[in-house]
Amino acid sequence: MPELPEVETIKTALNKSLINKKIKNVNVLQDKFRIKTQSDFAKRIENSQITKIKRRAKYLIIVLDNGYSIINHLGMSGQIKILKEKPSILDKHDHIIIECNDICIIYNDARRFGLMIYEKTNLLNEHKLFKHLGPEPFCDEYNGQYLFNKIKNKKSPIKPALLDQSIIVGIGNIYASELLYDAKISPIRPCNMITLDECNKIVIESRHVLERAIKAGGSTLKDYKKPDGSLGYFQNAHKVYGKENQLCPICKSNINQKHCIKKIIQAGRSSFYCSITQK
DNA sequence: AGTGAGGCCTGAAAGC
DNA sequence: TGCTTTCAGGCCTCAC
Repeated sequence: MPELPEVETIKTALNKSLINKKIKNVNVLQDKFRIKTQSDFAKRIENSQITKIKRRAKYLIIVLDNGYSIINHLGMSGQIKILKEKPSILDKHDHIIIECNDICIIYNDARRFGLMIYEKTNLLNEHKLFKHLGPEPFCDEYNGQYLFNKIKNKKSPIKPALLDQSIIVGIGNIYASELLYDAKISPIRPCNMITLDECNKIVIESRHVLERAIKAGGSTLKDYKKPDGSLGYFQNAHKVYGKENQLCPICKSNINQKHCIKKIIQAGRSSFYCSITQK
């Protein structure tokens, strides 16, 4: 599930409930993730106080007052649950439990493609997970000229390039399809055939699609503590993603239009697009 | 150097 | 119904 908007939503939720909380007890029931959780993870963070929660790309960073930070990534199937207290019966795949005085955070991840580790806060920027990352989609550095320079010599199609976190972070497989639809650019267009003008469009639409999702995710925050403790994820109203063989919203209004949204595989990932609307 | 395939895992859905 | 196969929204490593 998690792309940037989901992580941003969780960050907001955690910022409302975790600031200044003292970590009393930590249970690591599973340490085998994309990166192994350090064996002294619990010892390192217990008895520290949470200073702030940040996000970088799709990573959640919990900054502690003892010079360390917790780095968390949700992979494909990860969840952060916010509960009042540690439940007497844990769910399947509840892997790491972090208990504070009146709040309990649980990292649940069925496929274990995510991770939860600690790192010294002053070394975060040099961490191998962060070093290669490109700019955030909402920062000034990410603009049409930047994107144009980054991709002008690439011959790969544009869609896989948008998933490359060293070019731009936070865009996942769903939003890559959606933003290219909004920009009316075909996912199969080679990068070196994309004009500066089109790069501007891609930048604008990538921000739009993420903004909409964050806003909608934020609006579900009021009930982020559902009975089962799981966070309510934003169910995006996708225009092309998962809409194979349906008409796109623009073609729908054209009575003579018979072509449908196609599903193709690019670099091993599915892409959805309308060959009429997107050039 | 840049690119695509394979692999990490489990579970839901589709296929038989 | 029940077993098997396929597929999944991320990302890293490894060949070419």
